[in-house]
Amino acid sequence: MRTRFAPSPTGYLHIGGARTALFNWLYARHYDGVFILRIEDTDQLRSTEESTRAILEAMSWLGLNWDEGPYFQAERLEMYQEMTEKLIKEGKAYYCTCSPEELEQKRKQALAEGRKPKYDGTCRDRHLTKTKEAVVRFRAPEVGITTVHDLIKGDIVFQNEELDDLVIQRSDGYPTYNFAVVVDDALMGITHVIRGDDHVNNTPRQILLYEALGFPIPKFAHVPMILGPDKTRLSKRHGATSVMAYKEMGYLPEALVNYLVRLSWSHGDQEIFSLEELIRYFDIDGVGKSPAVFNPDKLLWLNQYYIRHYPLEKLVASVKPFWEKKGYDVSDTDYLKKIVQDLKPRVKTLVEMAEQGAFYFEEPHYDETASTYLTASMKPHFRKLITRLREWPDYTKEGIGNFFQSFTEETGVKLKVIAQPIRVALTGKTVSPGLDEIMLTLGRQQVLRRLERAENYIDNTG
RNA sequence: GGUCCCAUCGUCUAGUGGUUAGGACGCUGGCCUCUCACGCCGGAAACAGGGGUUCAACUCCCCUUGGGACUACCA
Repeated sequence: MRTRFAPSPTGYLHIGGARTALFNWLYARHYDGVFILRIEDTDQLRSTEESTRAILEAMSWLGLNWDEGPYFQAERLEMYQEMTEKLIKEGKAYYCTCSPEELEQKRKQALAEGRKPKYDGTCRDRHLTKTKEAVVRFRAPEVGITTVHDLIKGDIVFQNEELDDLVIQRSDGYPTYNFAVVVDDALMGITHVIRGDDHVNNTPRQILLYEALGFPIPKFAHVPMILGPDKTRLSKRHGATSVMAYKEMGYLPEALVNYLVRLSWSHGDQEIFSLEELIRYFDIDGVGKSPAVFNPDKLLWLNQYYIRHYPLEKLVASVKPFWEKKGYDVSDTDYLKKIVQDLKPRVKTLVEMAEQGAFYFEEPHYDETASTYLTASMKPHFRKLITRLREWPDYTKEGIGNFFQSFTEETGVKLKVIAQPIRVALTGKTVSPGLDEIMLTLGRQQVLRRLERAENYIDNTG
């Protein structure tokens, strides 16, 4: 069992491609097969090395490791040419010298007259020989039917007369997509072609090519598209579609994988899947036929879930770069761990974590909202708090709990009254992790220092 | 225009002839509570329409409607 993911390096790995890759990867892992990565760079104009790098990076980030490749089609030109010549020799392909302009003209005219715009066969029987401008066309059958046995959609029947003589080799000597895929998939022994269903209409042509070349036909599985909220194919105008953009926005790869796998695939009512479970459960029969709308909210929910359940060390390593970027000192890993521990149940992304954790790294700035909590009436409470806290013997989570209990009992001040002002004094914000958590993480010295700062602030503004 | 695909809550989906049509996100009421989250309990929310087939259709067939993809010397 061999599957492949074959992106063209004309941009970043996008959400749709990632899911296709994921399905291929999971299928191969499930059946203990081989997953191959092939870069389809036959379009010299649009392909870039930069894109190839970006795609490989995104694959790695998602954890989709490949067993073979990456193969590059641009390095396999002789193979395609060899196959092309074989077809010509056998009369199954021919040279065509129709110019792109002519063809475009005919296409427009056909469309205007309400006819189907297909190649009219001008060069089909001219027995031309190779010239500089010539392309090679496949001599497609004009009658009969071609059936695609799709693992997801069932049998799809095409009338061969609908298909025309497609170009298999361009004038620059490069193969076209439909030809290169067939040659590669056949030569690489791909047994299952799992791809987006935007390829269904290409499939009969490819099957014809397999037959002409004498290759066995693989199994096809056409996965429904991922759509934007407006139900059109997901694209940049719907927001972030690049996999790496999600990394930058603070998403965990496991969350994205879990989200993507559930688009058009399901396993009963289960929503959360570990990688092991995915490999165990994934199969084509769980894949649905209808397209799926990309829902950022659900991805966010999953991300939050994964943040909450991530191993602490891994989570620290994941947020660290975000704090580093903000210029904070991230050298104390133990401190980082404590911060992450405080923050992890209350954020949806790593970016949020980085932002909400800012006060752990720099002393708070008291803004206008803060000032409504740091009022003169709080001053005596702060004073007592500072004095008592300085001498409180047990500075642990439990000890801090006891501290507040005894403090409120002895002073008669309700915790509810002083909690927010303390929070604001320590963090500059009205929203933060629990008081005991931040106090413990910040440490007694820092807490006392910030309480004093708040006191001064009250003095200076009151 | 032609070819092909698709159709259960707003969204992701379960369902495979007989169910009070289930779960999840989001929304929402409540509980918990030092804020925010988390967690827990509850709620609103769907079988596109019309014909068949059948004792019985969300489930099978056909049509309509709606949506999508493809229609290149792009992939």
